[in-house]
Amino acid sequence: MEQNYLTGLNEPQYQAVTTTQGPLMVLAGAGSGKTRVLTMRIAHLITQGISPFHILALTFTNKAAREMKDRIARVVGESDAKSLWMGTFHSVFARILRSEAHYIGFPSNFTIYDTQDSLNVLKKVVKELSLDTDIYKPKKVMARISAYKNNLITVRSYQQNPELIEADERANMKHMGQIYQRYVEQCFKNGAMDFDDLLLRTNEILTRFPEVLAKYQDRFRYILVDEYQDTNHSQYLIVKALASKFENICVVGDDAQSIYSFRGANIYNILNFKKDYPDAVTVSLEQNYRSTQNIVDAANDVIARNTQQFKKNVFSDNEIGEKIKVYRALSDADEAGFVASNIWELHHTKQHRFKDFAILYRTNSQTRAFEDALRKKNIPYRVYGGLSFYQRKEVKDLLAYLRLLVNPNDNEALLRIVNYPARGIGETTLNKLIVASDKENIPLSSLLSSIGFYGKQIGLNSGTVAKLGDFWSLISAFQVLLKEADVYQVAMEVAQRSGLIKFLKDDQTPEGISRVENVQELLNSMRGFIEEQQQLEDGDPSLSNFLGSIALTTDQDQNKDPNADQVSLMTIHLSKGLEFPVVHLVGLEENLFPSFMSSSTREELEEERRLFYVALTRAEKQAFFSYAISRFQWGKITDAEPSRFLSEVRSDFIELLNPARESRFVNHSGLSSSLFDDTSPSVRKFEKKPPKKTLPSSMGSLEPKSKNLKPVATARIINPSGASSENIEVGDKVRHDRFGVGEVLFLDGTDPGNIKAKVLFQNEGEKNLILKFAKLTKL
DNA sequence: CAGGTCGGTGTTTTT
DNA sequence: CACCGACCTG
Repeated sequence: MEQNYLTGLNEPQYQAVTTTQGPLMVLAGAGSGKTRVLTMRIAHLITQGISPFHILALTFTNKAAREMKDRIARVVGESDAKSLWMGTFHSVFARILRSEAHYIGFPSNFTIYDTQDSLNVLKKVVKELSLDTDIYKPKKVMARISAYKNNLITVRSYQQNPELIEADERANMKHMGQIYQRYVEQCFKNGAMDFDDLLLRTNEILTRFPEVLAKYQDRFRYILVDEYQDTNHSQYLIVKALASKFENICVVGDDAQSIYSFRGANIYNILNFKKDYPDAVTVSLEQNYRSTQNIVDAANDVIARNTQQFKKNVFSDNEIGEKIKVYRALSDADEAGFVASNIWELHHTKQHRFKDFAILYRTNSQTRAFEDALRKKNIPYRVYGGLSFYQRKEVKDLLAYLRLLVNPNDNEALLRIVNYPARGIGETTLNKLIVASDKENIPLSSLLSSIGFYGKQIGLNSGTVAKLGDFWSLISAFQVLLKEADVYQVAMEVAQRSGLIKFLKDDQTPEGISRVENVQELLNSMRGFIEEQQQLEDGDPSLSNFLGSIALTTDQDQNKDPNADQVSLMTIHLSKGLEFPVVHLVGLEENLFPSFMSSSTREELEEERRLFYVALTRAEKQAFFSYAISRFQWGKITDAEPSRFLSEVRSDFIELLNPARESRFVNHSGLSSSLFDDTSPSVRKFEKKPPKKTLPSSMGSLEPKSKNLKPVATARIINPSGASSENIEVGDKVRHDRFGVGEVLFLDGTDPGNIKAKVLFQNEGEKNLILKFAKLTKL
């Protein structure tokens, strides 16, 4: 047990931990020991005699909750820590809804729809209402509905709100109300809640049933909310309602790190906390213990350009540290090659473990190039996020069977698997069933269970009736099995007897084999789940609980081999709250970061800038920036310009690894103290200038003469092994077309197509070259 | 009805 | 490029 948990806290940290009564806002700058404060605060509450039963802590990921719980357990002991309620908003309130959903007519076994499920429902609704699918694109419709829900606009309040209706009419979507209504009806009928419902329905119950509110108010006497800057209105109201009795509410956050407005996060929740709780104490944690001074100062430099924020003075007393190194790549592949080589080199020379490195990017689609490059060098890595395991088709298919067992009303699940694997139940048949189900108001599952009775009326022939009957007997058999066997056994049986496994095994392509493996892994994870639940006092190894937990389990939460020595690849969003000794922030290009989707308004740009701030402040010792001047994207090679954020970092903090021609001009132009151009017009100006003879940059020879970058790609394909530079070794004297004579200092890379050379030229200094492009001649 | 192919389309971030 | 849906063929 850690007895002296209060020692070693700085002044504001101490205050944040020990101010236990009344509202408290902790403004925690990046790397200021926020997690430690939260952990110790909870430990302190328990030590002060407050029952863990009365504490609710809402964290941003379930993993964060688990880790904090472990640390708390070390201070106050296992048993006390166990009964704490900690988790994400979604998982905590999903759990509460399981016991309270009956108030609003939902079964406690309600299904949680993920985005894909919701989109499928919406597609059907739009079709059913015979609306134009070009105007009512499912994703767009979904986004609007999500926005309504996150702002607690129910179907009814929508219909009573002329402003909203008008807004949708202006957007040429006057049927939004109808769609919304139908979507909510369908979800209700299916006994399903989408992600937003978990919050909206919680609010509904707390508002409509005072006795439920009172129960949870009395239970959660001490409430802590982490990452408060990223709460949405719905979450805000839940917290406010629960806290209104005791007002022991502690919110922790950093307005400079608010990066989730696209899912309704409202930065004003934190900016206006003082208005909600005039007596609130505010504590600011400003000392950054994580990063070097250079990193902190550079990050401050950038974030200072935002207008909407609290005044803060985040500083570091750590070493000044190395400058941020910037690599200008020719292409996405070149960028990835640089990052991989760099990691390899640092791994060898500086004794960094692979897990010390993170590669952070704006979009998931950027992963591929890095995966390729890391694989080539045999560097172990793990990609976080993206398509999660549970979203894979084959996994969702098996899960759909299981969902149907738990909740027979889940039509999404039913329709997904009724004819998968194929059993001769086609579209015509299903349409007849759906029409009948709607008309007679009989659930699909009931129609199927008595298909012998209904079949004829619906107009099905006897062959079809038999097929449907067989299908339902299969499902019924599984349901019977579910009563006596455990989750794993049931799933195993389902996988086999449904024909799913056999169907998948017939496909012997690599993809097919991997699908079988994924199903196998799902089955294994169920065994793990059962064991895990058996260890818990209040464990629940039911299928229902399994399905509920995986719907809200993110990639992050799956703690497979946390000690594995792997480079982490993830989006900046997912990196929030994490830290790494060495960070590569990649793809720093206009239209990628900041995203072209978020460059039109000041608010959007400020959020992108906060995202940049989050990314940079993940780094402890060293940060690398990189960008590519061309990128393979959407099936084409696209030109790119350096991100404006690069020019927002003062030149004092950065070092260009391979200065580009642009930077020379910028430096001479005196436009900015940055090493990068400040405004896009001048970038354009430089582009028009023919770079040729006056611009001896290391990459100069590779620059295509025109804006069309295809020659680069062609060169790679035609000459993958770099024919002319094959036998070059360290120490060799070489001649380069443009730079003249030099000596090879360093070679890097095992893959012949991607070897880099550092060459010291007599007149031009050190250059980094990719051998296959550089056409060096051995002298 | 099953399964394949073709072509159009959309591309940010996630619970 | 990757995904989806419409359409075509056996």
